[in-house]
Amino acid sequence: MTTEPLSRARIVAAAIDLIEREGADAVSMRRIAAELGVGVMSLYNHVPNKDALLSGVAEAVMSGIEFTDDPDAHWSDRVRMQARAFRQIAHHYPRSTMLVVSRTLHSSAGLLPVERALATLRSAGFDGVDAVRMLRMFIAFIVGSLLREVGVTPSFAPPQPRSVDAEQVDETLFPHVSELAPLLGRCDHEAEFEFGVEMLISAIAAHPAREEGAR
Amino acid sequence: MTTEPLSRARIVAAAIDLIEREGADAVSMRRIAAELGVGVMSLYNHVPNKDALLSGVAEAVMSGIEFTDDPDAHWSDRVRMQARAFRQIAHHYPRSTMLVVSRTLHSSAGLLPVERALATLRSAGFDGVDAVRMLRMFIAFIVGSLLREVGVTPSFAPPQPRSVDAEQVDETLFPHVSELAPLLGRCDHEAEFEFGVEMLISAIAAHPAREEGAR
DNA sequence: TTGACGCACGTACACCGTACGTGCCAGCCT
DNA sequence: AGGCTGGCACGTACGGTGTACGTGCGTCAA
Repeated sequence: MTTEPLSRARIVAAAIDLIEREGADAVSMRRIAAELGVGVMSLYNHVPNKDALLSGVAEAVMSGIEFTDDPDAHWSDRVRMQARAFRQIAHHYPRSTMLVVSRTLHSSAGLLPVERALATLRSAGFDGVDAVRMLRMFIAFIVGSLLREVGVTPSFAPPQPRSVDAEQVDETLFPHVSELAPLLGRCDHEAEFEFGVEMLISAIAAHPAREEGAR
Repeated sequence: MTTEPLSRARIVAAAIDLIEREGADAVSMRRIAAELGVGVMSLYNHVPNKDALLSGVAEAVMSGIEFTDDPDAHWSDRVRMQARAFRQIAHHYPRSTMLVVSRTLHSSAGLLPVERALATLRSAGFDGVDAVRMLRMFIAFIVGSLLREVGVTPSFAPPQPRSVDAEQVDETLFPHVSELAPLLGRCDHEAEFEFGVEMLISAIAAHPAREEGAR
């Protein structure tokens, strides 16, 4: 049995694995150590504390995003691609995604996406100030979307009785809600995401501060 | 000393107070009990477990939103007002807000905002399907914005060395990021929020599925 | 050869959520 | 009035948590 030496990377990988299999609540230093077949305190030779470990998890997930940016494509297509790249991590690591978005990322792992996004927005004809604004708006939308997607689907598992269960909402107090209950109950996350992205793109395209002549 | 009887409401209030003063990590059943001057196990006569208590916190914060909806106003003004009402909770309860957005709300406390929003979007000329879509897009943006606002400001406290500290980013690898570092470092949350809301409103206004004739 | 250093590990402590049992007291039934 | 019952505050106890600290073993440098 070749016991590969312990390392920060192996610990982080084990943590991600555990989170995806049993949820974030199952993560404990003891559990991770057991998973790796080592003593608990051995972990602390590679990771200062649990919080730093979770930061490592967030960083690893973030840097797993696969960007395929084509600088020659139309800026709107580049935006579409980048938005989808973000959403893909919610599929690869659904339960870790909650960690990523709810934790303030201090490292520079998230810098490459930002660079790509800014380049795209500049190529769409925005100056620096507006590019940053647009980026922030986009990030807010994406983070909010992913949060709903992974929050509403704790595992993917039990067909939970949707939060708004028709019949049981008072239709005189909440007429619209009760009328649209079937629609509110179901949610095609992919379609909703794409819809939002298209709305934002058309809003961006129509913004007056943009200089025409997009490449 | 008139010891007011323990109750779920008093427990939830104490929890919110504690969260705002010392952060969500400081919340423990023992701590809350001490805050109320009672024994730990007394809490369990009013709250089934800690998770339910936190749900109570989320619910209480949500229902603290002050809506002043004017059905006769232009729909865009109503949207603006409702969006701002959401953001106000991030100011009243910055640290609890993180809890609200990162927890899947199963109760019906969040139903009234939904009802108001749907009414507004219907009055803007959308059918049910599109109203729900628009609402979801808006919620995603708002949640993402609040998450950034309260996440970047863990207390309001120490002037943290912003995540992207000019100088130290490689400007050949990340030219745009390093050029715009001063802009990325600062963030006027209110202005960014208003900007995003205006963008979304104009995107909504331009959507073809909308029947003109908005009241 | 010897010294230092890195790293795996065990023990120990303070704290956590909560299952369970106990006792007090108010209100109702007879 | 007497007795019973049920609600509620509380203490104890158990299995879990993060991690500070000390110990011993291996491998390299001098």
